[in-house]
Amino acid sequence: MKDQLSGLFAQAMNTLKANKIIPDDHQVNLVFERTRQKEHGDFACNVAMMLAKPARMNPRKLAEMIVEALPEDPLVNKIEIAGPGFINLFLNNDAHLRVLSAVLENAENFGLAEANSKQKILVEFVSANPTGPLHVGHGRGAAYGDALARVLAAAGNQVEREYYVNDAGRQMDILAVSVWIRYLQIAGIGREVSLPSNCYQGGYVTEFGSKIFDEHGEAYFIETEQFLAESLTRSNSEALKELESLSNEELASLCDRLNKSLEELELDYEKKYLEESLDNRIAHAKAVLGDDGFSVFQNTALNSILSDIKNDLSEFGVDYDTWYSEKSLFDSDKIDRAMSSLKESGDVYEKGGAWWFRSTAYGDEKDRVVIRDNGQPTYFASDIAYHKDKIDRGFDLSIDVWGSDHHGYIPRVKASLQALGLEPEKLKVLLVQFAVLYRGGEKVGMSTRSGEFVTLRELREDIGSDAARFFYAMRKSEQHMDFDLDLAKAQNNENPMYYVQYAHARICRLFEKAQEAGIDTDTIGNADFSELGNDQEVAILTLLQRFPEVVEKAASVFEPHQITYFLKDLATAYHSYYNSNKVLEAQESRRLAMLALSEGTRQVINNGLTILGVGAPISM
RNA sequence: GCGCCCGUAGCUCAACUGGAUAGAGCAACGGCCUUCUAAGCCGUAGGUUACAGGUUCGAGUCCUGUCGGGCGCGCCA
Repeated sequence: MKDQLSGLFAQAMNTLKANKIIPDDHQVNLVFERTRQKEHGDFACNVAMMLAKPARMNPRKLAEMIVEALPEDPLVNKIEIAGPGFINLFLNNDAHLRVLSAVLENAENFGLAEANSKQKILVEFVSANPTGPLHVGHGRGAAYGDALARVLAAAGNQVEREYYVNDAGRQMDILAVSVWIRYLQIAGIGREVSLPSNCYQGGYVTEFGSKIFDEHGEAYFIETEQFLAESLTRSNSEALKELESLSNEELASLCDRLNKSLEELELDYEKKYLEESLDNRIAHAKAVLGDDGFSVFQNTALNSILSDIKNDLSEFGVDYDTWYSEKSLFDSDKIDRAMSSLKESGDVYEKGGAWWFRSTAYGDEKDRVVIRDNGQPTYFASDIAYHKDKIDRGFDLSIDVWGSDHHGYIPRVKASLQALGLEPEKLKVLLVQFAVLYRGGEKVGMSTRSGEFVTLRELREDIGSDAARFFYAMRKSEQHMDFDLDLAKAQNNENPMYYVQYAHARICRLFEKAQEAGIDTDTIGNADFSELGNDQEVAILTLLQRFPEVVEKAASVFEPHQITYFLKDLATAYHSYYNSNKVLEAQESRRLAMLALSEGTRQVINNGLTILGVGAPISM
């Protein structure tokens, strides 16, 4: 519809250009807006106001000339100039009606652009470390990422979903050590050895330890004394000693330079000490267990957690095309190659025993370490290789969905693409705020390490996948969000998903009733749509017509929540219609048309819910 | 301290990326079921869009500053 109007206005523009009313070379951006109020017609165009300046003319006067130059069109009933210079277009009833046959003909494809007609897009989302079960924060990323992928596909893009598995690096080592310590506790050292606070605390870690003990017995057991002696050789941290050796003046200047208070500084060093002793434990565990033994602990945990995550997401309706292993980046030398290439170009240099990426050359705040002085590549090094690989795989656009706490990471990743001669615009990072959970009116804490968190699985079991997905998809991703678990759990009308689903179920039931009454509902496609025309019917028809526009818009700005708001509007319009129009009591010809309108509504609700990954029940 | 995000009705959130009189839901109040599902509908009330400037025909939206909240600023991921 907008295209058609656009065509009319384009002709008018040409006429005005020919008459030298507006400059020949002036780019005209035609925008048609759905009006908010009926008095303003169906569409409004602001082109007269946009062109007032270049044409050096009063916008209302210019609007008159544009209207004058518009060719006739049978679908346009009336044109008015209003306000500061809006051109308001009133469509005739036929223009409203024709959408209905389009919905009925295209059915589940209505609103969807031609498949794979646009860009090839990779959407990477969730990508949580496989060090524990997914929690509700990941749930929002999952619901958003998948709805985004679906809406992008609906808008005609070829979309692939990917999960980046961080199966390499220090976090995996910490996981293995955590399991080993639990195993030692089970095997007999007992309470004498405690799990350090920076290890993984969740109950699942104990289960893995117990599982390994069941399968391997005491094969990986060592005595308490040996464990304590060897893993805590550095009882006093070098870092703390270093701090203590400084004079007061030096301390003060250090605080000043780092912009931190003395207390913060001490906290930093204490943390550093904890991390150092954890590194010692990792090294110790590897030495005691050997590579094979260590990997028993690591792989037992990794495989189990990963399959749990896959299963969890699948039950949530999220299925990936690719599970991309970070480890594979090492095995295929992609990291080495990316690093050498950056070394050659001078974007990676050595300083203080470590290798640094010169991200400041591309607008980042500071240079970043890619290879630590102990020879270990950082997570960032993998990420450089990973993002390069994504673009190398031929995607026009690569979307990363990240928790917003990682936003500071964006400049360096973009910088790395630039340094590698790739277009940084091909990477789009979308941020998702963590939802703040409330239960019983109180915030629910969330920390993976401490083990106090609500898992995605618990959430799904509480409120169901549909409600969780709809609820998450209802918020703009970057918006802070309060997730009231009690409210979401309560299956009442406060949950907008029920409202939308109910409209769908209502229509299904209406058709059942119609069939029970002997009405031939298969012929609705042949109904005389001109029977429709009251305000509520026009309102619904207008919404149906808007659906493809909403899909396109939502996809272009990466905002699937627009679909949820559209569905609420459509459900409202239908519920209202349903309450004041008795479909089955209408006379035959009108009844058939009303059924056609109802089916059109049902179809669009179904299509919209499908984009959100939410079911459309036929009864409730 | 610096950087990014955010601030809209009592609460939770929209507002077609600069359009006309800022909209929904909940909560409050008043109506509607012998009639296709009341998980619904209709009505009332609720606002200086945090604040102050600026840009222009026009600002919740853009620019500057202030205040308030979140996050980030590691040879962590």
